[in-house]
Amino acid sequence: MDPYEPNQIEAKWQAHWDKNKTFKVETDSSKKKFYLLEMFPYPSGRIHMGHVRNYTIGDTLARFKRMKGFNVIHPLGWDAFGMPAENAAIKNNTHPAEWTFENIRTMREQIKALGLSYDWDREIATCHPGYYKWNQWLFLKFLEKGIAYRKNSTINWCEDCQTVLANEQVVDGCCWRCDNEVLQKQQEGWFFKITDYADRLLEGCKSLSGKWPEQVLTMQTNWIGKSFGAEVDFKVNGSDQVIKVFTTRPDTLYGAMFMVLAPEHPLTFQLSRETEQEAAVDAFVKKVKNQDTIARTSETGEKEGVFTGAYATNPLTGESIPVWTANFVLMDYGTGAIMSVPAHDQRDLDFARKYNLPVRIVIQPKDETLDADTMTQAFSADGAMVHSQNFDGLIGQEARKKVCEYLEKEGIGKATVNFRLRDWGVSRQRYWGTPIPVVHCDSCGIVPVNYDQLPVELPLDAQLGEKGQSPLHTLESFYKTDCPKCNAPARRDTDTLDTFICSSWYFDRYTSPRQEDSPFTAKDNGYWMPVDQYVGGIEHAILHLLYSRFFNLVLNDLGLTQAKEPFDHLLTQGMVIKDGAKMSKSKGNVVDPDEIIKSYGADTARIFILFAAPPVKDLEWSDQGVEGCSRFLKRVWRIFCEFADDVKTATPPDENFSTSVKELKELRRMTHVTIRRVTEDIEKRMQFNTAIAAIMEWVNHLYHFKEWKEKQKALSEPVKAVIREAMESLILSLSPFAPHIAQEMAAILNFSDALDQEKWPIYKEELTQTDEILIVVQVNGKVRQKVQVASGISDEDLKSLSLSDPRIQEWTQGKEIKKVIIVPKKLVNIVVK
RNA sequence: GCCGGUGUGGUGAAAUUGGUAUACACGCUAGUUUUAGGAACUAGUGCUUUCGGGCGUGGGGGUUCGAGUCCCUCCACCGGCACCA
Repeated sequence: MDPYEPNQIEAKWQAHWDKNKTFKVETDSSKKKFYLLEMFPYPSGRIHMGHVRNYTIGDTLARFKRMKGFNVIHPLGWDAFGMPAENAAIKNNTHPAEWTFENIRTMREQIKALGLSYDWDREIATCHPGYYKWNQWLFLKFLEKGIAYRKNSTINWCEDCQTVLANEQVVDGCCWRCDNEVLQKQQEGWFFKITDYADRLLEGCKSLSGKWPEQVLTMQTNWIGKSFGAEVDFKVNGSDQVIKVFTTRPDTLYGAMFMVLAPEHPLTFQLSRETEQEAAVDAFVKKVKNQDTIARTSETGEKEGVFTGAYATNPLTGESIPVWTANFVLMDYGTGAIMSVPAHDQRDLDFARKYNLPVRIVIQPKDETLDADTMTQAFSADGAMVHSQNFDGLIGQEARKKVCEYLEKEGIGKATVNFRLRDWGVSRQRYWGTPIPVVHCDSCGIVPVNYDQLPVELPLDAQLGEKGQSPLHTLESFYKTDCPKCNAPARRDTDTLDTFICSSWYFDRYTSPRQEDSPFTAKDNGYWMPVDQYVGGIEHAILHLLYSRFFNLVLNDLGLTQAKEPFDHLLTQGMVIKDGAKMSKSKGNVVDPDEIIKSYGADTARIFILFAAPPVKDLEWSDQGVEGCSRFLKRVWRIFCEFADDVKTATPPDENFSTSVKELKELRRMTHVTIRRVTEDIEKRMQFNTAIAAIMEWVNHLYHFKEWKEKQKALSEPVKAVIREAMESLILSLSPFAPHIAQEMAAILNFSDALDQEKWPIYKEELTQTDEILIVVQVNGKVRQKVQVASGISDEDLKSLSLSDPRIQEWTQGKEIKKVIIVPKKLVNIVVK
């Protein structure tokens, strides 16, 4: 018997797969397709355990689906633009391109060493002109459709990264990448109108329910933040200006005692001119602008404001109310102005108390009386309207509807919806990204580059600035061009596109990865899309997954794609942790995948990662656990070698096979039960840990069977047939998890040289049955006896058998039997008193 | 504060439809084998016990013949959102 030598076996089969392009697939409408995708990696240098987990989960599913007869597309590529390349280039005095391609080479080798079943002919790198050309092409389409537009606005600026960030990329007021504080700046740039798609993105969330993790859908729903309410116009006294506010509580309109404008609101400046408040307002606005973002937007931040000197009229009461400006009102939500109803909104109440503004109760709670003079907690739940003239008595939804109808009739407002979602800012003042394909012309303005001039290539001879400033802004050979319209000298846009654009449609490109005249063909895309199963980390719950859904909708509208959603099913895997913390260099708890593969082999690494925890949960790394999985594969190998010679020429039992030998029946039962368990665990539950546990139990059983086998003088044909069936099934059911060892065993048995083309084993229901079953007998819900009975036993027989059991009688003696509950094939519960 | 998730042996975890709680693995204990160590194999391993049993899934309560699973309530931890009008 040869010892199990994973490194040798794995290198052999990996070379075989590579050479034969085993996992290459083609569009073929006669076959059922399955698109399995893992989130493509950023080529940061070396793979880490998070990658290993991600790809192992995906690969297991891909291999399983292939054996289930699907035409499985399983591609991999590189999210290759982005800042780390620039930082590393400055640090190591190299070029981002060189650094990136070197990393790709390293990581590709590491990934191949895991034995992942990728179609490498579809590999893409987003920094390749063949890819980013289509980013530019799509940008121009977006521009034509009015989805890409330019505006001057307050943007998030990261000083450290020297670039603008999208709202989604600001986490707790800090940069998502470098954790530095984000500043607010006025700057012009390109935006994508994702807000136009807010409703459709929201509807999509509903359709994905049950197929995506609820958590992700909730996060996206909250991020989009749709709220229903009303827009109401308040006339400014002594002026024809109108302050428009958004409120979700039009039923509290009679309680609006003052108004508050955002400091950035144009009326804040205008209304305070030539009043005694002018100087105070200017000072306040200046102060707020200098306040940092975190303090400004945190709930604990002190609410501060000043009176603008102006008054407006409450359109329903006709009263004059003061107009204030305050730091807690944000310019980019709603209209940048609010009506304040202190009795029914906590912020307004806090503010009113601080500045001695009046409070009026206009909503009456059911079983509570409110006192406007002393209340410290605003009543913000629904209740009956009071002090509201004709509306008195109306409650909640109904009340809001009636008020809106009235506002509309009077022409002073209307029911409306408002979103929290902002448009996506896509300009980046960086070098290592997709050049934006437009030209700025003094006479023609913004002019798109002609399609036949694409790609606008990123110059590779650029010298990076010391502090990371993009060289494009000063590189004459790049920016100097002629206007495509009037031919006058003009300047290219020197910003690059947010790298999230690359990842928003890369899954579409995989369907036609080398297409030269379009981003992808309708035929390929129509066949392969949507992605049937997407696997990745939850950290992209909003960013990448929302952007991709948005892109897909725009591509739908452009007639380029058909799939309503890009990712039909999503699995978000948990983190890999060690000693209770996420693996990180700073914590010194990193386990290098290469070393694990070197000492145990890829199959062991794969089995451990799948066995230690279900995919959605965090996985605690354990060296002893790895050791255990290695032991398991050695056990598999040994028991296989034990039987291999006996069954090299045998064939599994046919339809007419039957045996009365107990051990053979039991082995067949184990075989078929295990196939059922493994199939259902993968297919229905995506729980690989229990699937592997089932195989382990089966292997343990094979060791018991071996003891029986060794006692036989010679092996009869039926014995060989049953063992052969077990060995073939073991190979097949193990192959998605540990493909190399499975393939090696298959070859030794002359069973198969290409397990990916073999059919997944099918269990026979009748073979999973036992002749005898174990019945639990309870008295008053407590287990008192266990009995072996024939599996066909009738309820009546089971009942009398249980009642006459001596041990049961000890518990029922002298007691009245109230009821006997029988759960077929499982349990009897005797209720006594 | 709001929303979501999690809580089961010494450890990672099972329990799929309300029906034997702790499968599988790690660790530990003992045995076989071995010059020894390691490896391998076998058996055992929730707590407690007067050996009948009793207790046990974060705490308390409820529904039920029967609850890890359903309901209420509280606690702890994790994640998301957080002045969003």
